[in-house]
Amino acid sequence: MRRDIFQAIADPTRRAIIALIAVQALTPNAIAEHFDTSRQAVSKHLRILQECEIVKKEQEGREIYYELEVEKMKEIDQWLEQFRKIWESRFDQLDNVLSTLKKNEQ
Amino acid sequence: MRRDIFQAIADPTRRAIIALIAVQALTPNAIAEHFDTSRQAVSKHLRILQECEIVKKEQEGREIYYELEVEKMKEIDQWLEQFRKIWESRFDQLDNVLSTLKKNEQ
DNA sequence: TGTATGCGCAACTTTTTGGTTTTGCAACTT
DNA sequence: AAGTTGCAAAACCAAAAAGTTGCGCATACA
Repeated sequence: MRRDIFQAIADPTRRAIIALIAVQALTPNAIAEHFDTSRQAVSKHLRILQECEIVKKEQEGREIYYELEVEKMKEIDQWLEQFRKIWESRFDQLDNVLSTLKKNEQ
Repeated sequence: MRRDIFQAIADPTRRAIIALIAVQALTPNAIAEHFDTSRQAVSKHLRILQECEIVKKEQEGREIYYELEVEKMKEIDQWLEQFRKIWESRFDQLDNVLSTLKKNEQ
């Protein structure tokens, strides 16, 4: 049972849930209403999201609001960092090629 | 069979493969040597990565080099954009709180 | 206190994965 | 031409994921 953020965002329904509660905290029922799935299915996704610590619950009477831990999303950003360097350096290389071409024109 | 980039990066072995070939294109055998898996297993992952268009093959004699399509990684970056806005605005809000506190000190 | 609501949890089913083994083809090597 | 190497594809398997159904426990409300 691998439970990391990449596993969490692999499922399209989960990505939709994340995007939904990013705006405001919602209850499982409220979330389920936005999709074509049952409350239980949403609940299961929420449990996974909690295990990954992307989502946090907040009991309010008999209702439970689920809130996004936006900070956690930065982990994906950090992983992307290594590739960002590559695509920027490729851009630089292209830049170099262009300036070399320009130099030769002169 | 959902075959998108998020599905592609969900598996830790696939993430490792991506990071590996990001540096330089490699053959399935060369990739497999870096892990504790068989060439066939790597081949299967490569097929998935190809279907997601994160990876591109390049035949060279009887060897096939797999190369990363760095550009494709930007799709993740784009998806993150919506959350980046949120975490930046939260930071701004904190900033506002701080400056309000500062103002009251004066 | 009885009933409705909002949930989580556990059991079960179906589909999807990740992996292995086998087979076979193409391309180098001798 | 025969053997070796590099690979994909298919068949198969165990494990996990995604969803459903059913149940039980709080909280709210009449």
